[in-house]
Amino acid sequence: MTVTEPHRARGSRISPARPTMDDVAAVAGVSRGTVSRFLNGGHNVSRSAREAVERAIRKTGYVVNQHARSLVTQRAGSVAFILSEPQDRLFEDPNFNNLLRGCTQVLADHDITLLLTVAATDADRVRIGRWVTAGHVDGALLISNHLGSPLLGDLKERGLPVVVCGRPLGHERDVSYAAADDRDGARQMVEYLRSRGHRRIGIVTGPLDTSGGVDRLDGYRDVLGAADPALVVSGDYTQASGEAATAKLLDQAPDLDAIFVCSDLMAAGAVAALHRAGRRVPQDVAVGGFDDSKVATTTTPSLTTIRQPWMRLSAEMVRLLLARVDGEDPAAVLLPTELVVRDSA
Amino acid sequence: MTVTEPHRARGSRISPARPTMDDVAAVAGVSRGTVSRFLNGGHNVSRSAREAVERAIRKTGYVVNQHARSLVTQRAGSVAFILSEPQDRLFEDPNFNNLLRGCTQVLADHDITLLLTVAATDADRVRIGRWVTAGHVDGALLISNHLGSPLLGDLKERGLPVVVCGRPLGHERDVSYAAADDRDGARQMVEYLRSRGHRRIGIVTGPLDTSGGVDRLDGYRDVLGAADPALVVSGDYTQASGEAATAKLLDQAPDLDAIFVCSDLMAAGAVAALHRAGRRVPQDVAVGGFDDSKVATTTTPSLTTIRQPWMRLSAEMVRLLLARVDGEDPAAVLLPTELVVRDSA
DNA sequence: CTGAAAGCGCTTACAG
DNA sequence: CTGAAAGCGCTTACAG
Repeated sequence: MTVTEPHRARGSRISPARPTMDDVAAVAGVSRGTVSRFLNGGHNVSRSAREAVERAIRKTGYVVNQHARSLVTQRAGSVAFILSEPQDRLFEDPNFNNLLRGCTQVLADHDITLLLTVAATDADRVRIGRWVTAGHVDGALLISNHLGSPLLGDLKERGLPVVVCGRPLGHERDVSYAAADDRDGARQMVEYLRSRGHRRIGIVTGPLDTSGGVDRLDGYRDVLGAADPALVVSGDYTQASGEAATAKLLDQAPDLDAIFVCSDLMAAGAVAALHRAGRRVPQDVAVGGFDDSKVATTTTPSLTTIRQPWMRLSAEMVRLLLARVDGEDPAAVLLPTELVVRDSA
Repeated sequence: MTVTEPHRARGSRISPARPTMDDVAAVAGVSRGTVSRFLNGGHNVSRSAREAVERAIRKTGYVVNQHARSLVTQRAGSVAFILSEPQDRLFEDPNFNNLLRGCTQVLADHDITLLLTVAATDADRVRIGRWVTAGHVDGALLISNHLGSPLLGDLKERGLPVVVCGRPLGHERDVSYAAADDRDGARQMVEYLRSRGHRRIGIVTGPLDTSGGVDRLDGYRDVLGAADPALVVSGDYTQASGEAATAKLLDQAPDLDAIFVCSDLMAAGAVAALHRAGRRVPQDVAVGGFDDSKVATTTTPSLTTIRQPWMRLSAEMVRLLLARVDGEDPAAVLLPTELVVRDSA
């Protein structure tokens, strides 16, 4: 039961030769196959062998070499969470936090690690595309896909399982996605605003190269028809853009009595702009948000908004991704949204 | 020049068999070794061979299998950025954003991918410890290390190159770290407050199980001696804690005329608490922050603070980590800080 | 400059 | 239940 320890120059002087499965097998007095079977579920391993292996692992401090394992299983055991946005957005927008938390949690249940990558620049996107397709991950969760961004096409072309958060404009048929029912959520909000007696209802949309942007605008139009163009302004989901868009709206349509702002963060900016213009919320102008994120409760007044089911969205995204990894065809999941009434409308 | 395409069940029906280096070699009419040499710098590859390989790679869509490569090179080509904090902190605290941006950028220059992992719970820490030591990464940047947290010890024990951001309490001799000179920064701020005529100077410290917590308090005491204990309160770097700590300070020492708040985010909370208590900043109570993060300029009044050299810190952390990966001994880098005067003091 | 060969550390039929 | 062996896709001396 001698453990041979040949001197292996490992490219690093600092760590002593890392124990391999052969070392464990030698210490345990069994074959490498038995150690491997123990590690992979313990089927077909006798009680005595199991105990010997357990002891040997403890003694040697063995940790599996994931590269060797992945080389044969063709599985990495991790997936990428790709945020294709300027890095600041990650930190400013609480929605990403919600999604990240949900996905991490659901993946952990499958013992899969989530790797967060921020693709802020085009150079990033290239490097990440290469990295992701080099086998490092089994698939990718693509957050915040913009029409015309080449990343999705790249990943798809290279055969990497992908699921997009939100409807992937132009790829609805061949890419899996999970989305909240943005259009219906928008309808609910606008109908609610009308039911409260508002008649001049403006909208601050999201970016119109994303499904959240176009679908919520469509929902608004479902209720109000092709409204006065002066009532429609676009933002980019940041608080600053909500503030600027609202100022513009007040300028174009000073008589408006309500605004549907397509994200809570932008709605916080809208409230600030209204205050600055001397309009009371909700007495002079009612404000409806979208997301039901943390900022909806910290804003004064608290925001009436549309709840997105973040946890379910996360769970569905993960489920769809793992299905793709297992070879299933793409699928889409649409989740209902819900009106949450607070103080702003 | 026939390329054999055996049916390989790859655990995934969706992607066609991924081309290997052998496929490229066959298409190019050279040996696998030549393809590999081309990929790794192109030394000892003739012009004609190089061109044939380039063509073959384009034709086959070849991408290196990182697991196979790492198995032989014993290098992963990526490092982990481990945030050992509740996930919300990542999103609330702009300092992490600064560090993340800096490290990503510097690593990209070395063609190394940064993998962000959030170790929010103990279960996370275990899973990440295992993942990180399974060879997925060449080393780890440990952000925000708390005294007594087992993660650092675990990683060190398993021989993973690590560099800590800030002084790793209890591990100063055997772990690399890069830190701003917290103690001197605190001294500069407190001396500045005194030079402005303030005499009852309170402090809201960071967590006292971190170097930023204890070192800044030490700097404060360097200038003021063992001040009135009623003037010393601790926070946890969140804005909410800064607000609460300040309220407590006002309660314990209503006559104070200045507060050194050990992070800008907490300082923003302090300003809010002072406003609520009817104290004007800086006329009634001057407020000094720490970090010079984004919030220092968005707070009203803007914050007089101590600038941390985030970009240099990031660069030094990466340099130290790569040195460790190359087998060098641990080293520490201390970077100077600088007073930035704005409106709050 | 080039190819043949050994080996990185695993998993998994296969035969017993 | 167990071991011997093949093979995953690369890199890198080595010999030419």
